[in-house]
Amino acid sequence: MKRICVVEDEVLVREELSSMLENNGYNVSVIDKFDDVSSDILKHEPDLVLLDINLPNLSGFQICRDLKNKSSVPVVILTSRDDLKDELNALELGADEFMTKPYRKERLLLRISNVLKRYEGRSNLLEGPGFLLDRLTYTLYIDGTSVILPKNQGKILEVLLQNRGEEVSRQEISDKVWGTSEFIDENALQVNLTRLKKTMASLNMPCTVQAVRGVGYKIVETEEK
Amino acid sequence: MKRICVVEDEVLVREELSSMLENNGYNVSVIDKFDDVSSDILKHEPDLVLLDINLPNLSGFQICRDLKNKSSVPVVILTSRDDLKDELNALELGADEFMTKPYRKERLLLRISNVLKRYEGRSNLLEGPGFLLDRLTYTLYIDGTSVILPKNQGKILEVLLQNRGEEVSRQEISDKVWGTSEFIDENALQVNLTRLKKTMASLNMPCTVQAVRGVGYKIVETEEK
DNA sequence: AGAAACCTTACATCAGGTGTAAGTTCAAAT
DNA sequence: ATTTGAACTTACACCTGATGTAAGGTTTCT
Repeated sequence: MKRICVVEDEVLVREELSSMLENNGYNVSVIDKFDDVSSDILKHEPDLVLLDINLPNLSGFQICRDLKNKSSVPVVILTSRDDLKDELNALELGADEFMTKPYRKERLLLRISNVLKRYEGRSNLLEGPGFLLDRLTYTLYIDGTSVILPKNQGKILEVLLQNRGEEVSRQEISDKVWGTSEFIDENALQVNLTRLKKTMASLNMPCTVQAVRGVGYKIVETEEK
Repeated sequence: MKRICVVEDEVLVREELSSMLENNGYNVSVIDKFDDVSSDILKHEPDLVLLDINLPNLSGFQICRDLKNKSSVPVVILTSRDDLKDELNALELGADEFMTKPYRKERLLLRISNVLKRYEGRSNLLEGPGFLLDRLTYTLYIDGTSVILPKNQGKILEVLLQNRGEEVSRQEISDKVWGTSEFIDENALQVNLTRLKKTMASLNMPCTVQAVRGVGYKIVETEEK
């Protein structure tokens, strides 16, 4: 059963939404404290977030941005203002749907089920600069094609992506690839890194793995025409 | 550059749409004969179809259904009536967006670019009953996880999916897997079919490969709780 | 019962991913 | 400029998993 997290400060509307969703076969969790919203939401591990824009402390837009940065959960935005600017804003932030209140029950339900359908099987896709990586199979999607990375190269790319832009130490990579218990051959890692770089280059990916002397490695975007 | 196919019978609106899209970096092709619309559309190999619902001969709904049956091209529906029924109908048919006229330029453009983004890298996904198959890597998406099929099993599943529901002869499968020129060992095919069935069963897929005595094989859905 | 279509299992082979080894290049610091 | 350790490269041997082969078993129709 799919879990939907409802983020709405008006208690009445919240309960109406909850019961409607529950009646239609969803598992609902609600947010009623509004300080660290985006983390709270993710703790529930929802399959979809139904988000009101007009909230007390934080702006709904900010929450949406946070959610999309920290995860790839789909977000449906609900608002009482019918404002084009809001809508453009929301969709640019990566929101998946935008609906104005008063909402028609059927319309909302259909859009929710549509968004969920759209995300089917996409839950394990990690987003990188200009490509997607399936965390389970290490299938790499780029430029309308797809390739399967060898397991080790996939794992390295995965750990680098999870720290997008940040340096990752050899140790961390090693742990990811072979597990923390195994003996680590510095060189084995080196060889696999070289292989990953070669693969990425041959795919014309818009980023590379860059060594940071004495520290580790990081992903950097390579801009080119 | 992405190609958009505009399907709209009113010449004025059509030209307005076309020039707007072209000004925003799309390659536009228009439909102006309305007899065998869905085939005509697909001949242009569009990345997206912008479809008016109120057309002379055929209903826009029917076209949408045809398009979705024959391909996986995204469809954005445009209509002058703001009718909930229409919208529900359209979305159930698999339309990707639904917009009412008069449309706001920015809103339409944003939705189009959103839909295109959403389809990025998905162009090679074949849809089966309850799962998706990547035609290039034979990565299989089911139940929120993914698995890589061995090449031969993938190819067999692919050719079966392309003829969803229909029987496919051994010969056709063989051609797909080994190419028409190769010598065909009946048994090799048999073994690979068995392997595919085993794989599918172990994944709890909601369908199986069924032999049709003297003819070939087909995919059938297995209904179960 | 018998034959033809279809299926199963086990095994040998082969390709591609992997770690190892041995060496080369690079870049910062003296 | 020389040195030194970090970062990289290449070649090779090994191992895993996908594949084809072979031999035999089951089903289904007459």
